[in-house]
Amino acid sequence: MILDCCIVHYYRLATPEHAVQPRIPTSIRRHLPYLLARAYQRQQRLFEAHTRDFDITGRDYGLLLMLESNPGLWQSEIADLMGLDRTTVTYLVDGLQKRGWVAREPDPADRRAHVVTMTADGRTALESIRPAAAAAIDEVLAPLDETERDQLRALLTRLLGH
Amino acid sequence: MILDCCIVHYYRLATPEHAVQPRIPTSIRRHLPYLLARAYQRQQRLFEAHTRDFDITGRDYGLLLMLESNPGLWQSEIADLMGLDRTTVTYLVDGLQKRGWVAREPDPADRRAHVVTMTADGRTALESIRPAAAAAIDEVLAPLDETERDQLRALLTRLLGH
DNA sequence: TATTGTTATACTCTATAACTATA
DNA sequence: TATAGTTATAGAGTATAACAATA
Repeated sequence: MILDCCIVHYYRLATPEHAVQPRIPTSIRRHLPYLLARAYQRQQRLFEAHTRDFDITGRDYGLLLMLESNPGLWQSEIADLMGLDRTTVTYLVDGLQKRGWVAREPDPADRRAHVVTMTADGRTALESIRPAAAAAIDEVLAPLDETERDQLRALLTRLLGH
Repeated sequence: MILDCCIVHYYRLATPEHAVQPRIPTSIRRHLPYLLARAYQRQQRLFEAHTRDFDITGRDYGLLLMLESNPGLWQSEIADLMGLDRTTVTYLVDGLQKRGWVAREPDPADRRAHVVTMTADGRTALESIRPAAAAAIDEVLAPLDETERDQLRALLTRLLGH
């Protein structure tokens, strides 16, 4: 968990004491992998900053959104949809279940599998967190107008082949 | 370290046994935070896949690039430039030093600080890794033509306020 | 007093391997 | 045999706190 001081650290306008301010050279500053990593880092940190009062991570939130529109997913399906290992999904679902936000039930159609659904408490939690998550996203995307957001969406969608 | 099986897992066209194929709903598939996270995830995994023969992570590689064009950075400057905690930079530089790729020397102008520079071995390693890293980036960006890459660069730069 | 860096430590995330149970 | 999920375990990464050296 990244605490306040780090957010401050990250967002302060750094001005080291000594004269020569180090700069990220253009070759790196215009490097797409660098830009992508930094954008993701910023998104993660702003999400954490805005949701500090709720016991949730960005990925937990994403999983709840998946379950909201797709109730009764198998854990193996969650793994596919999120690009994660089965054991990582077990870990993730364990955490949400401990908070009482999701439930596991054996799938009657295939008793090897467990279907995961949100509980009433989970839905309540999701609703209470949604505004903070939206505020985080607003802050991340603030520099872009609607047209630019659409362009970014289109480019990333193409990049992912989705 | 993500091993081959996971790359395969991630990139195989998943077709679960049971009839109803779960889908990421449009509301999430078009969600910019989701797209950004997935693009970053893809970038990370392709970098790992292409550089498996070299003992290096994407962040190590980024730091070597920083040092290449900006030799003699302080660790605190590295922390600022990469958005990391000081202790994390100590950990990172420790790793590169153990591999003999960077050296720390006290800064004569401010003996509190250590300047970090690449060694000859570090430069050799960087050159041997560069083609694999370039191949990874090529694969990540393959779906985009030059114009689209420029657009993505411009949008992410704006997003970051750089 | 403030800053640079280190160490000790702990927690989160992620994966491997071995297992159980189902199909 | 193959798949779904769990458990035990280990490693990487990241942070906090306390500290030493220097400014």
